[in-house]
Parts: sequence; C-alpha cells; structure tokens
Amino acid sequence: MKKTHKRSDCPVSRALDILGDKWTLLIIRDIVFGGFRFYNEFLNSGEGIATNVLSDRLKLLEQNGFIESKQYEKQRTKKLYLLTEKGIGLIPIVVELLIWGFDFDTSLPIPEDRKVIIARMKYDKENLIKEITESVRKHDSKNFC
Amino acid sequence: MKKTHKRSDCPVSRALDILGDKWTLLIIRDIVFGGFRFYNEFLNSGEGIATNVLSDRLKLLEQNGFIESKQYEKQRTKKLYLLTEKGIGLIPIVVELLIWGFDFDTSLPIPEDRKVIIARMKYDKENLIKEITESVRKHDSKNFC
DNA sequence: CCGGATCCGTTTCGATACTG
DNA sequence: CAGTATCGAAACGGATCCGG
Repeated sequence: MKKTHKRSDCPVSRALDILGDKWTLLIIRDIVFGGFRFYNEFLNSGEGIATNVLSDRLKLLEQNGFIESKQYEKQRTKKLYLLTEKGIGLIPIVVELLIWGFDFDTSLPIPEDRKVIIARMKYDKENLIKEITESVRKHDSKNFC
Repeated sequence: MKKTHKRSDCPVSRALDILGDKWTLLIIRDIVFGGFRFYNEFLNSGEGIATNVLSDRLKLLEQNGFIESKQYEKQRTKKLYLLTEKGIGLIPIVVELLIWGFDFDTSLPIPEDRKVIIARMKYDKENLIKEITESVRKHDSKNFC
C-alpha cells in the first residue's frame, strides 16, 4: 500500500513517510477545519481524491494512529473518522500550512469571510490553536474554514 | 516532471502539490537546520535520496520560487542552493514538523544535545523562528539541529 | 444508498549505472 | 562534482463491482 523506504532516524523523516504525500494532510485539514467525519465528505471535498486513494489514506492514517474509525450510530452503514490525540497534534502543522498558503499564494483573492480567521491565525495563533483543538476534541467542529 | 492533477483553489492544496512528497520538506529542513547549500550535502544527508530525485526536487523547488541557485564563486563546478523569501516562509512549517516529531515519535530517544533546541521550539517558538530566519537570510546558518 | 475492494491503463518514482 | 539515462516498481485515477 505504501512504499517502504529506508529512512534516517529523524522523526521528521519518519513523519513524512506517512504524511508526505498530496492527500494525507488535506484529509487532516478537512477533519480539523471542515469538521468532516465521513468517507463521503472527504470524497466530495472538491479536491477530487479517488475512492481507492481515499480508502488507502484513511486506512494508513488509522494504522498509524492519527485517526480512529467508529460505527456511526445513527446510520449503521456509515463510519465515523475521528482524530486521535496523535492526530490532533498535527493541528499546528496544518495551521502553518494555511498561513503559508494565504501569505505566499497570492494568485487567488482571499474570500472575505476567511479574512478574520486568517488574521487570527497570524496574530492570535496560540489561542486559536487551543480553541480549534478543544473543538475537535469535543467533536463539535465550528467549521473554522 | 510532476503530475498535473486538478486541484481545488485552496492554497493548501496547491502548496501540497509541490511540498507534498517525502523529500521536498526534508531538503528545506536541511537548508534551514543543517545549513546545507550544496547538492552533495543534500545527497549525503543520511536520508538516502537518489541523485535523480534530488535533482528533480531542487529543480522543482527552484521553478516554484522556493530556492534559487547560484554559481559558487570559490569553486565554479559547484552550485549554491539558497532559500528565497518564499522558501524562508516555510520555516514555521518545518519547525512545527520537528516539534510534532519529537512529541509523538517516542520510539527513539532524543539526543542530549538536541533537548535544548527542542525546548526552545516549544516554549520560545516565535523568537526562535525569528532567529533562524535571520540566520538563514544572512546565510550564516548556525546549524540549529 | 454507503463504504469500500478490485481491476487496469497510465503516470510517476526511485535505485543504479553512467556522463560531461 | 553535479547531474542524466534507463527501466522496473510503485502509485495514481477512473470505472466498476460488491456486501451490508
């Protein structure tokens, strides 16, 4: 499913072995900032991920302890995907990616309704991360993005 | 050289189109925290990157404005690879990756000589990032890692 | 319907050997 | 020293199928 490649002992290397692809961090972002919890939500996030790739990544994230999956009580055919504490630890990385993107990818205008949250990312980062983290822990995402 | 895949307009998506692989952010890390500037240094960083992959990634990083290459005056057969301002903007992301790695990859002991810098990453992050950034701008890397 | 699994043609990656 | 060339392996993406 994933390539096995000899790696240095640096934690960053090993982290990138799992996170270092085009999809994995987008899934994390969608959980954190989109409040996504279902397979279908990720699939229709607008990124155009294929079903098999999504399936792969969710499995890989679960195997590596970033997310956990549960039956959805209200609809037994559905599964909930939730961040673990390990996965919640990725929130600062995602926030930095977002900040970087809005700072350096100036080819697109920033939607009005995002400007507030982007400003907070930059000028009140620590508190924002705490808020988001608490929100994700309680599974009552406020759809920050 | 790189796959072209339809992407959403989100800056994070587009950033991950370039940064989202196992090698690119390691190269950035090596520039920032290792003070690396030459092809050979990246090649022998201990990560085991292949020559063509390194070549590809350096080219890609340059094409996308993250690094620039210059002739090395003291040895004309050598090339210097330096971060641009856009690349310097990635430093917070790399720092967060490092922090995450040391927090959540507990399978390896943290070397004594890194504990100080890791502590600073967590408790004096903003100032540390400023110091590193200035250091990288002046090309007198202090080998923070 | 929902969450995948499987197959398959195409693209990309990467290890090694080789070159200017 | 700094890369190319080659070529098999892996990953991708789309379509389709399947079990609940």
